[in-house]
Amino acid sequence: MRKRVTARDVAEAAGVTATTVSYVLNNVPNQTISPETRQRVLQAAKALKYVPNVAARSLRSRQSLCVGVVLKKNLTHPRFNQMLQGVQQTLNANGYNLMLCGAHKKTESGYPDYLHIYLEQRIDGILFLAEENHPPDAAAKQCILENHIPFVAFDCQEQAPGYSTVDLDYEESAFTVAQTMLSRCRKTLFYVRPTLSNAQESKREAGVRRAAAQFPQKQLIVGKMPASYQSTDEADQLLRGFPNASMQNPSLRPAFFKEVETLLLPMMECLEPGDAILSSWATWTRFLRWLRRDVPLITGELANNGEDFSGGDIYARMPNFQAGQCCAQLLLRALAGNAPESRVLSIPCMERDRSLDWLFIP
Amino acid sequence: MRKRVTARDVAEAAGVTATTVSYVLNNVPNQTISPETRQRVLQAAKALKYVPNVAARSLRSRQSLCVGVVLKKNLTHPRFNQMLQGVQQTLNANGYNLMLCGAHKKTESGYPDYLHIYLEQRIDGILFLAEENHPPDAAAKQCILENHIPFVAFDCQEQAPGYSTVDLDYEESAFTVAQTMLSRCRKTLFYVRPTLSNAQESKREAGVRRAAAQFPQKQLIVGKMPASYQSTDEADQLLRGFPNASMQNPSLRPAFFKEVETLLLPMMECLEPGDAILSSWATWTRFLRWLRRDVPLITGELANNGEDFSGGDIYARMPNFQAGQCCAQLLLRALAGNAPESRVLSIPCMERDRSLDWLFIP
DNA sequence: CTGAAAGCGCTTACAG
DNA sequence: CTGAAAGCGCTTACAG
Repeated sequence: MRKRVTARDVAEAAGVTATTVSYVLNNVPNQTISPETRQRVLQAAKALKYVPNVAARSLRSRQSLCVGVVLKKNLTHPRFNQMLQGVQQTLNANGYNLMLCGAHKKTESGYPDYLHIYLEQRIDGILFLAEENHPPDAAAKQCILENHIPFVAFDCQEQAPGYSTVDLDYEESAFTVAQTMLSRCRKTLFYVRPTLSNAQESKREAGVRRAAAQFPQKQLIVGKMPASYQSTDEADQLLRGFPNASMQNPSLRPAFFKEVETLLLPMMECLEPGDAILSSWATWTRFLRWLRRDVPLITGELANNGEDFSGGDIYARMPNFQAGQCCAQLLLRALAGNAPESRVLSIPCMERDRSLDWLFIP
Repeated sequence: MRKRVTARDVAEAAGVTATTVSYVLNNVPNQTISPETRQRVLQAAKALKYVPNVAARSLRSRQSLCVGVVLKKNLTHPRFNQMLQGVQQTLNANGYNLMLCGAHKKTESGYPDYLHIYLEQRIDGILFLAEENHPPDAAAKQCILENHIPFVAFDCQEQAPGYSTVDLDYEESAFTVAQTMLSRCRKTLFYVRPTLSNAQESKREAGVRRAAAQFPQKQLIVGKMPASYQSTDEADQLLRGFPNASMQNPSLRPAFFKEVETLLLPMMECLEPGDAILSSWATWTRFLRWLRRDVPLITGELANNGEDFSGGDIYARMPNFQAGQCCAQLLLRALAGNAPESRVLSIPCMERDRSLDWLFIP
């Protein structure tokens, strides 16, 4: 193994001291270095293939040029890997590295591991992309504020939490999608939401109802997916088809679908050709459409992650990639010492690309 | 901002010295600490919420407890996010953190950034999950060997590269899938591979041909996808439906599909009911089946990532998650000082789960 | 314009 | 059983 090259070695080779090497390589402002010295240092560094030791640098400078990303959910979920892609791109372009963190409790320090890693001084800031509106808990929040940790919380729907936030405009996008569907459907819009009650689902329902209020001559029916169907990775992956081998559980399926059918089919009996089905989650579309395969219906989705082409006729496309970029930008601003900011991103309403419908063979 | 708690503070609180704190907290072997002292230190550390500074620790101990994962391709590709999931799980379970690296050239040191990050001492080892059989280049390889970098290369199909490797058994799985299809089909198996010529595609074709040799009474036809269709994220995502907003390019499609049709349809004219189509990539199945939608055909795929339920009748399921785990394990072994190892993973042959076929509405 | 010195917060022989 | 001391490789006031 080659001996590590240090700033000292570069200094010797250039006939200067380590101080000067540091000044040159870091372009320290307000330091006047003669052009010749600068050249000698740069050449020596190149010749020796000098790479500064980041541990020493962090120790002294108190920054690691690395940020942590907290993901509770599985990376195989398109929502998260699309976001991560946007985050990664933005951070790298700004000289930051990216570390993956879980959100598990650490026993040692009592803090969740993303805070532990921060307190260790391994990362300079935190991007919190958790799941379904769960902000950091009270203890974690206190730690963030006390230590002025650069922190961005995504999709947590909080008021003035003391750190930056990025949220999505669920109400408005639900309104737009529902409005479009109502304007096109015969008479009835059947909306299916999870029983699960959180801020985002409440806002969606509010948006749908606001749209329905504009069409007094039409009818809105709201159904709920049974609880066993929601919010678990397992269930989600069942329809999504993204199972790791270990997650496949075919034996669950029949009971599962039967339950949904028993619950929802009776509510769908009134649907006639030209009516519409709108579901909170894109993964439900196929199943719902299948339940009333006897009539042609318009379909819509409030949360489409671009999984495939067979989606609803109208859908709100989650701006995952852009949300990742936005989160990263706010974190960069926080790292630069700016005050917390909040952003709300809109979720664009799209129409299915019918030019590819032929791919779904009869 | 709270003042940072150091080992010194803990030492004072416990009435010992920082040395002892280090011994206790790290459970240093061959150090005899009296139980009472140990207790006092642990209590003080807990009371003060002491978290050791990882920069100082790395600087001294020369390890960061962090490894880098190199991904060239997009994280939104199921193959990579499934692998990453397996990697992450295994590494975290063993106390390592995970850093995402690109494979870009750095100008400063001249090394690709994953090596730069290693040389900075930011990571202790590297997991190289690149794309399509591209091993690290000669300069990088030399750097890896010279510095004895713990390194695992995935899917690079190299002989004795001097670091650990994990590869997939493309030949065998292609053989198995083709064999199954040949035994079931009427007379002709139409196999479509990329024109792209690399080790993995050669092995696949070899496997298919080996199977065909076992069925002298049947016929194998080999077609090639036009080059514009292959190996680019863009093209792949076109059919996959995983576009970032910026990647959608509907205007490309018509020309694209037309080209494929012109090239392949003539070769498929001989197919009759009961014959079979086998494609190297799962994303092609729909399109190929559509080209001969007039006859019922058996379909098969040599690389299915579990994208959806509408896949081929028979397919080789890429063991991405397990491959990620395997890579992580080999890296852990290398980090522990073991000699490089090589593994070849098999790609299991599966049948489509027909119990979900009803989801694809006529 | 450049260098000597201190120090970031740990760990690790070594001494007793 | 525990501590004094050195040192990992940088950066940063400060001095000249």
